[in-house]
Amino acid sequence: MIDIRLVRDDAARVQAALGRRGIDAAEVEGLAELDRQVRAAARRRDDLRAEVKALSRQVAEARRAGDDARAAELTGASRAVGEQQAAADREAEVVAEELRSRLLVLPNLPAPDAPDGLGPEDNVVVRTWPEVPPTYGDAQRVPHWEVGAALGILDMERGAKLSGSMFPLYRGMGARLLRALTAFALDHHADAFEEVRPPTLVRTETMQSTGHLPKFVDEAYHLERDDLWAIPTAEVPLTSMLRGDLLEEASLPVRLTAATACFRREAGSAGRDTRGLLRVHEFDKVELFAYSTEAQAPALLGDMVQRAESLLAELGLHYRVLDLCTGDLGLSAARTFDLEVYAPGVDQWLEVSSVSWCTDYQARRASIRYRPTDGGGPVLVHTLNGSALAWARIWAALVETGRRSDGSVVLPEALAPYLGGTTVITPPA
RNA sequence: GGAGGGAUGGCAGAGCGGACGAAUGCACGGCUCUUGAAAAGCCGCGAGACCUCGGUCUCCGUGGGUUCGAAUCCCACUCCCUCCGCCA
Repeated sequence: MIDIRLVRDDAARVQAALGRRGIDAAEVEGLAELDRQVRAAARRRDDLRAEVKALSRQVAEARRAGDDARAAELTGASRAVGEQQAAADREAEVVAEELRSRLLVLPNLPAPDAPDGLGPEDNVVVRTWPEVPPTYGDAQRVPHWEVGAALGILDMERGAKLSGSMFPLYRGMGARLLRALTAFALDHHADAFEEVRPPTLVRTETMQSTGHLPKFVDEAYHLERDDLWAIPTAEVPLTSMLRGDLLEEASLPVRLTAATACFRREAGSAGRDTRGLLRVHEFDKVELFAYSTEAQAPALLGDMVQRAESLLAELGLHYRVLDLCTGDLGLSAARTFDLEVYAPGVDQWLEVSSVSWCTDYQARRASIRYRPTDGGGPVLVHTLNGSALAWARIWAALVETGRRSDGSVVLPEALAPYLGGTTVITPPA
């Protein structure tokens, strides 16, 4: 969530910034008004509370002095004020809760240099690689679900038999390819990012820190019996790894990478992209994550985008980088770059990475701070996250891009060490 | 799953109804001594909110309760540790 003091001290600035995301100025004005009520109520409660404490101290003094009559009198007075205080307490709690819940669903302020826009159509393509688009032959114009079925490496039917549609089942070299991609990416980031394997089932508080709850309940799988949530991305456990911690500035940035399964109900997109691997309920992903100071954040954002890009380049995929406009930013993000690969078989650009800078929006919910080396008070960290990369769609793009006229698929040389030396998948005899 | 023990500041750890936001140690910051460093000594040092900048309030795992007054007593929950059982 954003800092309520920003609303209080400079509502105009918040209105301008959130206006770029399509938030009505009246919403911000409403928050400012609520904030005034919260502070007034807290003040009333605190004053009464101070009175109770003062009277209680006098009770103790009277007792020590052996003046029981005086003590009884003060006890009665304190009880009366205590009742008022309890009422003021409840009032203050009600308005504070109202403010908190409104603040919880209010999005982050966009970075000044994020492009303006209302929706996906306004995102800015900042570069495409290779600059001259490759040409594709007829052999590559076959959708990956057909290629996968013909080669026996993707079995959507049996996946559906086990779990329903949009739960892929990979076989043979198809499964091995996923394992290779994960190892390839983790090794790629090992120079600067600590490898982590977090749990994939998490508590409600953990989902709240990232902003995935309460706003996106319908998107997440929930295990009712144990009240645990299946993570939609490793960003969720990684953000909460240091929840509540007070770090030393010298330990920043903390950089983490994790390979996990990701689970998404895709409730809002029923019927769209339902074929093959374009949109699935479960997929594997390697995530990059960083906790940093405000000053370190821009360079880290650039580095994380660069890491995702270099993986795509090494995989020989045709990709483009999008600077997301204010209208398409996620709830927690101030700035986001999406990476899309071109999949010739389905003739579509597929989002395979999203690298975001969340400023202190998530850290405020999760209370993650550092003590500055110059001796000042604790400061909230900035969080950054990005996929590098999400494999289901990469798998699709690789299989379509690598397909040859005899039906076999050639995979990039970079993966050879992870595929037991082979880079060719041939049809079953 | 069963039986016990525990959760207090950045860390360790005392306190178990009244001047306790909390002893002490470590860590950290400043100073003295020293050619410099170490050692020693002195001083300072939790976090958050509000604010008339003097103060007020909140926070001792979480949520309830008892009380004039709760870190301290009661109840529930969560987590951690030890032992037993089960298990990849």
